[in-house]
Amino acid sequence: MGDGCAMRPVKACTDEYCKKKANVAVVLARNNRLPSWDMSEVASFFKSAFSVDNVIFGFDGGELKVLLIQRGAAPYRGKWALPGDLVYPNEDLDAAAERVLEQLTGLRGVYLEQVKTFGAVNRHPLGRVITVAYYSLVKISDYTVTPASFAHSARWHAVSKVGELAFDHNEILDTCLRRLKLKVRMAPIGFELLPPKFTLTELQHLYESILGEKLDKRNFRKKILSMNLLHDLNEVQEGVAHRPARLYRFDRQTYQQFVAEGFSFYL
Amino acid sequence: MGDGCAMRPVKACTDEYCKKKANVAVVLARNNRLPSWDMSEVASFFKSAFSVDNVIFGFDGGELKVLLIQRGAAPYRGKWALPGDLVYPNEDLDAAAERVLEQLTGLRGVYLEQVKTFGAVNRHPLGRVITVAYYSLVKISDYTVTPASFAHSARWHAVSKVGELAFDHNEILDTCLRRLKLKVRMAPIGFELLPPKFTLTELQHLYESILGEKLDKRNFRKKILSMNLLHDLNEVQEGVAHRPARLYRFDRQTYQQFVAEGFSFYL
DNA sequence: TCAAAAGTGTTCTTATTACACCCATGG
DNA sequence: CCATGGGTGTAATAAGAACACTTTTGA
Repeated sequence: MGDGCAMRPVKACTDEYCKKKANVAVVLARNNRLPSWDMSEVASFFKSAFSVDNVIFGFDGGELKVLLIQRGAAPYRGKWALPGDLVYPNEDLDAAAERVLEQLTGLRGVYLEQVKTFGAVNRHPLGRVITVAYYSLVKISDYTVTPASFAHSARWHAVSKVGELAFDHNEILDTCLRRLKLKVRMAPIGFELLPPKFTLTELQHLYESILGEKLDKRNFRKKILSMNLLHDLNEVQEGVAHRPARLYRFDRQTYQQFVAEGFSFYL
Repeated sequence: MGDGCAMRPVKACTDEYCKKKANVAVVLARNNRLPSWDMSEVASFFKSAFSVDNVIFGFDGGELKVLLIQRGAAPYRGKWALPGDLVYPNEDLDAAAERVLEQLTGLRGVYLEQVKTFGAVNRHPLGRVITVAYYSLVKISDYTVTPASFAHSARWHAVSKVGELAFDHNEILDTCLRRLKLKVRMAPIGFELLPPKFTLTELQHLYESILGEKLDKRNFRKKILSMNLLHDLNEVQEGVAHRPARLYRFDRQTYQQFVAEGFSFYL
């Protein structure tokens, strides 16, 4: 899992051998001749696969979390890894990322963004696998069980406490987190991580944990409310041992309308 | 060229057939069993390839340009396309993008950034090819001839006047241009498109043509000079039929130093 | 009555915008 | 002497940063 492990180990491939092979393919490409090659010959050029890996972010207990799986097979048996899979031959790339997410969480239609493709030759010990990294944002409250899935086990980890992962997954996680930090200020995607009803303090803590910095309470509230994107529900928290906070929801419709009028979110 | 054309057409692949194949691979991945499969069986799962496509931007005559090649082979024979190639089996992804650039322009060590991977099943008429899109920024003055390369012909096109391209290359170009628009305000990469010595007006026109909007001359100069990233060469233009402008160069060292001190470029 | 988090405005500083005229040069 | 683009400053406005106390609730 996590990464395509399906190919047998690629034989050490000298530069000359591979370049020659590749050049044959290039010539083919140029001329579009399609000679009937012996499949085992061609196969070495195509002995490669692509996978998707999905950094699934959640927010709970004031902390940003990431959903990791524990590998049940070599390589990296027992290590924590990002959920991922090979892309099916008849499957669009984005669909593969959605499938990985759904198999693991049962969730569909969540926020999903492609980030970067990792294609170092030796990133996978068993062969050439390039992987396309996505991140998605889920409401942890919506996530119930791990349905019968490919994962040996799956668990939320605080992003700040993730240890050493399989493959180049630490690098992938870092890259996705950096992207999220950028994106969360440029688009109102933070709400994807919160339940439909939330307090301003929850929202602020969400931003603080993603951006990794403290924000001024009054300035934060002033700014976010001045955008008129939050609908005050005239409800308050219940069962808290202090003054209960007002509940808001993100007004998606108004946002779409503002965008159409040229507004752009910036925090 | 541009996209990998090396594979023979993939037989129409029913959902059931492919899913089954894919699931076999997934099981393999899980268990890491490596049965000795008949290569022609495995091949259908691996009948896919990855390529890189490179949006090479240049700036000349006050306009943003993109270097396109004309396809000499089907599919899309005669159409303009982005330069690209299949990735060699022993080649890192970034290296493939650098190679494509160097084969076409002879240039090395230029600014290159990965943008997005395009992986729709039917984006390539001859088979499953996912392509990783990069853009690079070159100084057109450094670009001399098209060295013996895969391209039938290559030419700079004004970005605003690019017509219909092969494959999904219009979408790739648009995506890279959008990314460039973002990035050029967040990092001092605009200079990559200018010769080492340039005038402030040239720099302003560069930004205007990338961002697609007019900027105020005085405000632009005030802002850019206040960053202290430009070194005034105490030289002026020669051979112009008007008051000659002062020449500047971008001070890369100072920039690195400022970054280390926490400065971040923003325009 | 205490603890804990909610809620609320003002001042200061900094960045952004808008705007018009004289200058140096080559033809 | 004219056409062309080069070069310059100030005032008004808007955005961002800093900052401390009162309120409401449950225990």
